[in-house]
Amino acid sequence: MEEKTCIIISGPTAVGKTALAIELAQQYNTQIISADSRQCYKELNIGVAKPTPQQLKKVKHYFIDSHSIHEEVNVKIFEEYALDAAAKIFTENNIAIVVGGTGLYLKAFCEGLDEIPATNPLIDKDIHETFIDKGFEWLEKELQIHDPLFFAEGEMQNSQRMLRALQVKMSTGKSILEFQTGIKKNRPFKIINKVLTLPREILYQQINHRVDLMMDAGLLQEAGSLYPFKHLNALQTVGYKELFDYLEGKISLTIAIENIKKNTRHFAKRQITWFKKYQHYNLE
RNA sequence: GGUGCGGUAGCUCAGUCGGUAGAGCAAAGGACUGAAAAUCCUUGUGUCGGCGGUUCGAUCCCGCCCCACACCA
Repeated sequence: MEEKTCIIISGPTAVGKTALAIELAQQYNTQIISADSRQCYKELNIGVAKPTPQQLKKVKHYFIDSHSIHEEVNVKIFEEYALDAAAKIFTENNIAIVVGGTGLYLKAFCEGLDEIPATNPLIDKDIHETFIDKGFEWLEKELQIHDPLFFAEGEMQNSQRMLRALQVKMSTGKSILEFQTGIKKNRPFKIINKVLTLPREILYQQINHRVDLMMDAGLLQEAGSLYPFKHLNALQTVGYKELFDYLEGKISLTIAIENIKKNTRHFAKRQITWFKKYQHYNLE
């Protein structure tokens, strides 16, 4: 029997991953697992550059429209979902295509995450609310008192990581750093990594153009209908949060569109940094 | 034409009681194990509009000129 292989296509947003993945999937007569933290939500369409219904018809996609913005989605959930999907694909194929721009999700899929016991949701909520109320200095002090290891070695300027650290400590009694071994898991399949790139200038042009197309396609209406859910994590998303600012009268529509372009460029840059350690394929 | 207020980093501006200047944004680089399209870190030399004058020394004071805006004619 031939070796099972995942072909992973990554790269910054708007580089052209979707089209290539579909082409490859058709060529190998197989299916696609999306590794995108936003395209999995069925309520989000235009702003997350989801494959079109026609594209989705051509090839079966996992982790597209698979969740609701009201559900919890995170790396762990993705890792389990994607491994399960890969196993399904491998019952009939030797090749599976994985495509996406969420670096952490791809890392979890390829190398796995350390086992960290689930935290108590009540404790999580309490910590989060106290942080909102009392602020950064409180969080710093809590970690100093309860998790001196993280206080000494963790990212003590990053409130998001600090919150997670405190939540783990208060739920499990151990520092999150004690769980993080960094040991890579072996997957029962081979991995081929393809990182797509374009010269910065061309990529930025494509981003700007795509935002204009999204607006033409009705992104403002989509954002408007999702406005009641703006507080959800799923809507902390470029393309929506800027339009929420417009809908609240904070900025003009012109500025909102400029901000979407700018924030998408920032996002792309972070992705480029993440994928720099992997091998690249220039699409030019 | 007159008066007023400006001309300082790609942009918006601060500042130097005279010793060649610094914030925010942009841009670039980076980190990143349950929020990751999130979150966080690092990076600031620019004829301080032009030409003269005063001064040991001018971006800062003085004069003239150019440009922008506002008001008056």
